[in-house]
Amino acid sequence: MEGMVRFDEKDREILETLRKEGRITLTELGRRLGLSPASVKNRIDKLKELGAIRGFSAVIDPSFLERYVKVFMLLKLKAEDPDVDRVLSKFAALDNVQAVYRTTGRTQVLIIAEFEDMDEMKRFAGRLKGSLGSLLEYIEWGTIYDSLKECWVTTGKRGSFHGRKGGYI
Amino acid sequence: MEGMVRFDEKDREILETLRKEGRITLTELGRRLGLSPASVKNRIDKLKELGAIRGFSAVIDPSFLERYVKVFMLLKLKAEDPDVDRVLSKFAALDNVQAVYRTTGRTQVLIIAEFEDMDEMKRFAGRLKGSLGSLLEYIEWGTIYDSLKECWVTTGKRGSFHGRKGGYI
DNA sequence: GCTGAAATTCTGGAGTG
DNA sequence: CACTCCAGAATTTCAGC
Repeated sequence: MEGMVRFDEKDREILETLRKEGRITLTELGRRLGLSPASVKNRIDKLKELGAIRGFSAVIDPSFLERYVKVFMLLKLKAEDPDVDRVLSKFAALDNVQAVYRTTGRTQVLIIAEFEDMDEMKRFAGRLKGSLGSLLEYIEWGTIYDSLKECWVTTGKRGSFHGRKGGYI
Repeated sequence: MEGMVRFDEKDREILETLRKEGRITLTELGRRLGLSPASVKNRIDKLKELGAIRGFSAVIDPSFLERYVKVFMLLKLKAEDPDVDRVLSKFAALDNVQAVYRTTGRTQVLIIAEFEDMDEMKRFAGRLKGSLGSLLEYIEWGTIYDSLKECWVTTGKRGSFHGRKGGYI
């Protein structure tokens, strides 16, 4: 064998597998790849160092955390500014925020977050507006009432969320 | 003790922790909760049965899988129909699809997916249009060029994606 | 939910190609 | 440099309470 000079098919398989089975054992992963558990561990450590693996997560039904409102928000900015990412990082750190993406297109930010109720969502949106100030033009949003797939995990129908319509804030 | 008849604060902490540290050991989790590893395991098994835990996933930088284009798509439907979920389930099963959400608001579907290049994205969108036929009005989309947080994992800046603007298809 | 013991997995170092 | 082997450590699992 020539070793893992760069990045080979086995590394790719490790990444693909860990996405779908985040808690698979090194032994089982090694069995599938034809590698020893120690080699798999070496590769995973390397993949973390390289930044290929950012972390591990469980896919949780939010209603068990008493968060009955899941929403996506699209932020339309008036202007780009270094402050935007600074503000977004602050909100990204919140426990009820699942994802914060910077995007191209009509809007510039996509946020996915969960809330106990509509009031909490409104307060969140209010703080977002307050923090971004004149940089924000509007927030388009909608509730997420079903997840066919989430974080690479195919999820059967889950308990439905409140069926309130989205709109503009 | 009466056991885990329903769902208590420790279960909630397990779910919250597993979201952020999907590969934490039962021992460490038990240490934080003041429970034995065996108890933690029992609870996690129960939480899986209940559907609170849907699965586990690693957060991967897609560029290591040679997917250099990450996008979100918002599908505006002309009408609701049982076929919609059937078609969406088919696309949700694809390896390059991260999430498929059913939503309220101006659009009815939110998809997040990764592609090797723009051509592959276009083909995907084309198949989506073909499969949904007259049920689909339009797809609004944009590229995701930075993830401040994803699947509950705060991710530093990653390699930037192609900076092509989004639009309507 | 706990305990204790057995089975499995993980980890780090030495040796090999 | 990556791999395997191997032994010790840690974790997981399963029984009984």
